[in-house]
Amino acid sequence: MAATIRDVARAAGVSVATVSRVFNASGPVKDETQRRIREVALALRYSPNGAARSLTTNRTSTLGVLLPDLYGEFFSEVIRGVDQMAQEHGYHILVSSSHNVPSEIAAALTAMRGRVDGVVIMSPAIDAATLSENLPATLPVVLLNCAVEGTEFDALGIDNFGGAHSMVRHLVDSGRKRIAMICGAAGNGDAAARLQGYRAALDEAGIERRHEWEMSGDFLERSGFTAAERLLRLSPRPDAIFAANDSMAIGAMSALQAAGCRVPDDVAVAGFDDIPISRYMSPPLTTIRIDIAGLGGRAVRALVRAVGSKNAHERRQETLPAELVVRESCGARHAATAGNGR
Amino acid sequence: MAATIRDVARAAGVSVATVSRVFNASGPVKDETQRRIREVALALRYSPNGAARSLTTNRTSTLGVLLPDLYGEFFSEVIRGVDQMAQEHGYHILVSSSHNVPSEIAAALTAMRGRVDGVVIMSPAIDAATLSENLPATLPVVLLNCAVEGTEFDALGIDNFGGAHSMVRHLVDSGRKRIAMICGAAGNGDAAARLQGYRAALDEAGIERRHEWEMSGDFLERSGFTAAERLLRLSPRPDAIFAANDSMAIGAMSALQAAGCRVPDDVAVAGFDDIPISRYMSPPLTTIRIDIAGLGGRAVRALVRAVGSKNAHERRQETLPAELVVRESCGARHAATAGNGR
DNA sequence: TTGTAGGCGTTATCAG
DNA sequence: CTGATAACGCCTACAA
Repeated sequence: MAATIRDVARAAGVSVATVSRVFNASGPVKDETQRRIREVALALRYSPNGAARSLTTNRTSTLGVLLPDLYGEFFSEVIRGVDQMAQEHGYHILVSSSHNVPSEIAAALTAMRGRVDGVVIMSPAIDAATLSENLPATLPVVLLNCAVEGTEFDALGIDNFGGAHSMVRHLVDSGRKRIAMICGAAGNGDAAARLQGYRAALDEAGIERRHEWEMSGDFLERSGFTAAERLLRLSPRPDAIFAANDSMAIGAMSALQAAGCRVPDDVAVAGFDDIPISRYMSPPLTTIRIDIAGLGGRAVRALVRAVGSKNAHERRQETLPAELVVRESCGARHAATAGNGR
Repeated sequence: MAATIRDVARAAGVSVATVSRVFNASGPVKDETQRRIREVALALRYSPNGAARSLTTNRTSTLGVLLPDLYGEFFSEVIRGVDQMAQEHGYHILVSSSHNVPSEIAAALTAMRGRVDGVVIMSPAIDAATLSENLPATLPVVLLNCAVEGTEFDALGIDNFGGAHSMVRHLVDSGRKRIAMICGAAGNGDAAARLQGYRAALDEAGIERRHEWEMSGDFLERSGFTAAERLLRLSPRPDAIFAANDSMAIGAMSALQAAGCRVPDDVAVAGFDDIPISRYMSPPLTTIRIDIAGLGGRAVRALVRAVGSKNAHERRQETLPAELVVRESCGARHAATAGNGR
């Protein structure tokens, strides 16, 4: 089959040790010898076997990424940020998705043993106990948006409560009185925190809250669409809809427009995440910006640190800011038009 | 460090062979013994080391995916399709992006040696020669949307020419006379084929072609935005804009609306790809549907086949259909409203 | 049903 | 500067 280091050594008339030195710059090799080895290697199409290499070095140069899903721009951005930062640090990434239940995560985790130097885990539905039980001992981990408490792990999160709170406050300040919310997936920590922020802001403003204005959703466009359809039939009808993410907000806008309802004149719409497409909607979507790719990047940076310190570092928990981005969909004065830089 | 098979064997009072049998169901083991081994393994948090395993079995259960970029919904969908199909076949995926020049691809390819059982390569800028020169001998490969001719490799592509052709024909049939195009990235095979389709359709219809109506672009929203701004200043002004992908079409629509230009009344807009967001635009975007996730899935299926047959199979080239999807952005009669199933 | 031992392709340690 | 050679963790005949 494919050439091994021994084949190269033999063909070049040297020992495997010398070949290894050439490929790793791990020791002095005479120029002439080096040249000959490289030549032979090229001719034989030799390249070192990663598995064998990581067996001896105990390093894989690979980071695992566990995601609940791969659908939509949110995850796409996370991966982009992860990949970019990983590349900067000389790592590859092993992606694994569809992990919504603890058992699947555990399985994926054990499957990654020996294939990755560390893992970024993003899972709405997992607790610290299950996690540390199923973690292949000593595998560095960084949690992303996991509703895990305690300081056992490095963890990065988003200021969901604060973001939702400031959005609702903005809607109130714009004169909206009947503010509905389309919630995120049940059991999802982000979703729960955003809902809390919504409620808190309304209570603080002394604005009426109605149970039927809290629609369920699942973070997908479709659910935003159907939720908005239902909200339109309510009486009194909401004059603002705050969706727990942009995808659902987009679905909602689509439903409103299909029903001949003007946005923002009749109903304001707001989202959360600021996915790239949001600025291109018509009207452009008011939302909460979180630096999604940056989130992925920071996770990798933390992971690289953990890997480097052999896990003997103090754990760090960080919450990333969520910033209000006012565009036209909520009726505020025309802001900068779409097409501006990211 | 982490427990090895030997630790488990010792603790359970058996040989490593027996432990191995339990974890691979590769031989008979007495129930009682099996139970004990599993118990010990759990207590020790043991799970087999992937690197060591693939060293002996010569299998990694991992497929590599080489992409030029990770930005936007197109790649997100490709990865989703790849991941899903890979999972169905029991494979993990190793993602590597930012490969626009041959040398980078070669580097990524050699880095994957011993870490993957096969690779899906999607790269606009690579030819068969460079490829086979740099391929670690005997590594199964499937090409995705590569402008590579010949039958040396398994390859999947999209009917770019046909798709563009039918779109332009549709615009012509709808009464448009001055049809502009925003092109895709220079040097990209898909982009070139779509441009050819555009030109051919116009020529066939006997409609005027103007050099200044062929704007350059790079597949990103922003370039669609700026291209549209320029087109608006032309005289005579185009009454239709066909963008080489949806992202640019969306950017273009945004520019038109910002300029107070009505879509589709004043200018029709059409895209290519049918990314998920297209149906939610306002107006919903007329485009060419290609099953992006399906494309990724088929690539994996082909790759799995190649891996299974140890590369001793006949190479297959396949072109996936590109189907016209009429929505409102081109002025055709109101089609089904957004929110319908994918 | 279980154990022994060789080997997978590299790297790393010691001698020369 | 270069060469032997022992790990690395696991699988897999082959024996028992």
